[in-house]
Amino acid sequence: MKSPCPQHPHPLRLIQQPLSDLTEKLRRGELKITAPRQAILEVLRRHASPLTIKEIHGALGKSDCDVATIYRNMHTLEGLGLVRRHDFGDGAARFELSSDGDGDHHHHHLVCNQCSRVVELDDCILGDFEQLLAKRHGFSSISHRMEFFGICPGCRPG
Amino acid sequence: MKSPCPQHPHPLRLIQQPLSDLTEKLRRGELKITAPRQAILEVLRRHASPLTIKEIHGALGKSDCDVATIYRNMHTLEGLGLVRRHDFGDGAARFELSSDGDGDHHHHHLVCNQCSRVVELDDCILGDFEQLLAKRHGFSSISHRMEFFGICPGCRPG
DNA sequence: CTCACTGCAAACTATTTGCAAAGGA
DNA sequence: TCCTTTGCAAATAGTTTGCAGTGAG
Repeated sequence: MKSPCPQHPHPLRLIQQPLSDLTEKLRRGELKITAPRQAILEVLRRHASPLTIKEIHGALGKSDCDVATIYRNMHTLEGLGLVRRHDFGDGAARFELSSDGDGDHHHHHLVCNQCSRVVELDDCILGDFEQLLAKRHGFSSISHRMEFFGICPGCRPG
Repeated sequence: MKSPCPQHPHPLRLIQQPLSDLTEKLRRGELKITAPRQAILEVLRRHASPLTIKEIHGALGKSDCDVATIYRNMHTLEGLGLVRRHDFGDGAARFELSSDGDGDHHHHHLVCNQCSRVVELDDCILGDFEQLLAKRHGFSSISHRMEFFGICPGCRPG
């Protein structure tokens, strides 16, 4: 329903692709180090939890860069594996720097429904379960999307 | 970021509430059985996997009911626990009839990235993990959102 | 000098909402 | 009759895109 753009396919699809296009471009030096790009990465580097486009834009000098540029760069950076996209279900995508160039060391979050505080959860326990699903249903290249929600200690009534 | 409407709060919040308002209204007979409402439920009853608003609207007589009405009813029905909302990450919410009035017997999906075929997964294995999170991070009322993606046997190359 | 990148504005999509009319109970 | 619900149209919000100008390599 989103992203009919051939250069920026649906996020779910992106994960599947071997990133061939973009990493190759990066290698060939066809990707440029621009001011907005550096600024965006700097903002992400300064924050522990995922940020929305709006938050990133706010954290920049407001004049430093247009939102459209941020959107385009998030697609690019996500494709390069430098950034991960998360969905907290409130309609705004959130982005976070990948810990490393580590290909598969993703993690999930525990979000407070009241104050939106975010706890970064270390590792993911779903690897084995994905294997099981693959075997049981004949699917390959299985990935998942998962986040947790609740009321944090600070917001708990009583 | 969404739903500032007091009567139709953010989906994530809805899950938390004891549904007090709506179930009470239902009990008091303050909710009415209307044609659009019945038609929508009938459509959902006929389908095994979650449908988008657009799909529901298409499955109706197109003239049977306005999209706005479907949106409003999905909020209401979700609040009543008759319908569950799912998010496949493509920007369109999907809705499915709850198996029963069973309060907590939710389930997840395995979606083909190619053909969008959906496999309904039986049960959820995250109960214990939520307990662990609650204990470890002091959160209460923990819930989660989770879906799986991959390439189904029919779409696998080779 | 070239081609990737950006800003700006317009377009799109999903979703929400105000209001007056319609219809269950 | 009364109050919920609906249709319609307009408003939001997040995101995408076309195009002409800018800038990195």
